[in-house]
Amino acid sequence: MSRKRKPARPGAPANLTMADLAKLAGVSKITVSRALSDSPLVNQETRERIQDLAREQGYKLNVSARNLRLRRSHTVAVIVEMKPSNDRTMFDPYPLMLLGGISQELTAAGYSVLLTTRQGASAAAVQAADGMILLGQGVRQDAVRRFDKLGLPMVVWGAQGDHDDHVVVGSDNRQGGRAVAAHFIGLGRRNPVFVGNPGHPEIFERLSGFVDALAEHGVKPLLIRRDEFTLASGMDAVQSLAARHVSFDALFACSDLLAMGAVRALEELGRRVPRDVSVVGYDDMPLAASFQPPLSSVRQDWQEGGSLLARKMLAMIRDEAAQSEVLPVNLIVRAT
Amino acid sequence: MSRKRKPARPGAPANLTMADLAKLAGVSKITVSRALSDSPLVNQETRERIQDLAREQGYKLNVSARNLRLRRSHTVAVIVEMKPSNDRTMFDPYPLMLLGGISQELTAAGYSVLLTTRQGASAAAVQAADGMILLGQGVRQDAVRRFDKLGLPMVVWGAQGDHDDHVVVGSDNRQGGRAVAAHFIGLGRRNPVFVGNPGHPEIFERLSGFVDALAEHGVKPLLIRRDEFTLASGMDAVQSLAARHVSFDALFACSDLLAMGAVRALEELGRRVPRDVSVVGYDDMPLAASFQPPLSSVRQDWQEGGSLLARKMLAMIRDEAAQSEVLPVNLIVRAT
DNA sequence: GCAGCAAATGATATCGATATCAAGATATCG
DNA sequence: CGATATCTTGATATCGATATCATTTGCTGC
Repeated sequence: MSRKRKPARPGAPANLTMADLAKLAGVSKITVSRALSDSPLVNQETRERIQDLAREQGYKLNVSARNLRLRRSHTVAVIVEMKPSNDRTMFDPYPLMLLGGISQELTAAGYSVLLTTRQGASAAAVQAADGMILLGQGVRQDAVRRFDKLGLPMVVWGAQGDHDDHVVVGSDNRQGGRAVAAHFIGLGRRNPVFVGNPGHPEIFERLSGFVDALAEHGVKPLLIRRDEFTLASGMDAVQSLAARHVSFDALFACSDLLAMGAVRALEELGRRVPRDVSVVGYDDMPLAASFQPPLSSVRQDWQEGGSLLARKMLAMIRDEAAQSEVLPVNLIVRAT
Repeated sequence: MSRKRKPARPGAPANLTMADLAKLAGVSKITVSRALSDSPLVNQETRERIQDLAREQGYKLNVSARNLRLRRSHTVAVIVEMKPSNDRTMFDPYPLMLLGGISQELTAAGYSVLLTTRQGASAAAVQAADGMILLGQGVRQDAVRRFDKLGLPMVVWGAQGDHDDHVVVGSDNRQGGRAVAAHFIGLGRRNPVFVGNPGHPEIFERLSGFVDALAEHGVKPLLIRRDEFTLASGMDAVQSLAARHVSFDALFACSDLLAMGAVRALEELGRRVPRDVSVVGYDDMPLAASFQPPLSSVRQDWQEGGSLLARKMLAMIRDEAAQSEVLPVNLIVRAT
């Protein structure tokens, strides 16, 4: 067949193949292949000559061909859970923060990040990935199992307990809860409240650490269940406490927005923060530091979390053993 | 060669190929290929038989092989700019909001999203993509040109002006500015201030629409340049205005955090919002609505923006003409 | 001078899918 | 009944890279 390779688009140059380079250089294509991958099997001089030629001809490797031959894709699928409530943005912001670390680490190792939602995860490209990283609060056992059937290396972000048979990376939510408890106890608080949704595994851990550490001092917190992570929901929580005439002197909210709402509502009720009530949030979002009053909060290291997820993934791909791991968190004490 | 195909991992099942299915079904592999792609060329009965067989055997298509044969990857690279300041999170939150729409739209069309940073964009996998979507505030002409050399279809998110020879999708920042101007004029404000960094193309557009619309009423705003998008920076802007004894009765900040900081600083200075000064922010972040007082803001539709980027991309991949397009924004008037 | 070895290169098969062209089977028509 | 059209299936080549095994050349040592 003598027909010219047709470019993908009219403007684009027809792609050179290794065979073309080989002809130009007067060698065989396998030599080109070796030269371009810096193999010591080819003479250094030849190697450089071919590399220069490739550069000046604008040669681009055909990744599909290489992947086919090598039976791997050098790609990791990152599967993000959609929030149940679809009306707002598709993504939760926090799982996405992990993407930074993931992307950096994988890119450095020569891997690419294929981003999908749970819905899209059945797509062919995901099955072609060398591994999967699952992100997002709602990662439940059943979903995980479904993905596990794909038979790919898999790492999950989240709370430990639920997924015993998988590699899980997550912040030490339990430690976060304990740290806040210690902080409250240190301040002499005896009637703390926890605001959040313990149905969520990670938040359950926070609560659980909080409760355990308090129990060591004979203190038992009150749980106010709130499912939303909004400022309004935080205000509402405090208002409902007030309406029930509950007395409390400390409040631990499982998100900064909840905490901020709580602070606002407390102010409206004429209660001073932190004089009357100590408040601690979670996540230490950028706004927390410049909130008035500056909000105390538990900080998770998303960047490091993402890196760690990626490193576990790479280890599994290389058939090395990988253990679940928990990342320390920091209680940042500010004005509240 | 009679050696068994070795599975990627010990636990994983060896992958079936079309040839294996063909043998099982007693047909040729091309028939399997046709059956699985619902080709009308094969007898309906045969087709269903093969599809059932594939399902029950857990057959998975080898995407690399298909991509190689078809000379396309069904993948779109999304290239996110890193913030110059690397110390915090890698990503700006806002470009990421576009990912929702992009991902939904592309997934629905059978494409995957390959996420990279500018640094990682030279990786082989990006070159294998069928197209590129560039996101991020700092998308400058030189960077764009560099990517353009890859010869792939490309769509850029951002301000129009700068990139005449590319398909650009973005919010109508100019309209946003005009809308705020009209709002201020309607309230009888005559001494407005703009806070932001007009060195950024999108913000320049906001300022420019703002200035133009005000000029029609003989009003000329004061520009306070602030590069950061933080609450502290917004407070600082107002404080510096106060220190210079500038009188103003309206403030348009190019981000919600700046606007919130401004409101706080105004309160501290004893000036009432909105009685003494009207304030409008930009982006309408979730917090804006529950801010005290609820913040007026200009809302961009990120979801739709992402969808549109993706649709343009798909059109270009199909060799259809694609035009730059500008999305309307909405001024949400609340208490400020 | 020749066995033996290392260095450099190449011929061929292969990864798993699909396009092309050919061909057998069946149906339709005059 | 033979010719033509239609339906269904298959043999083969191909996409572009790399692994394997073979081959050539030059060199060392005895």
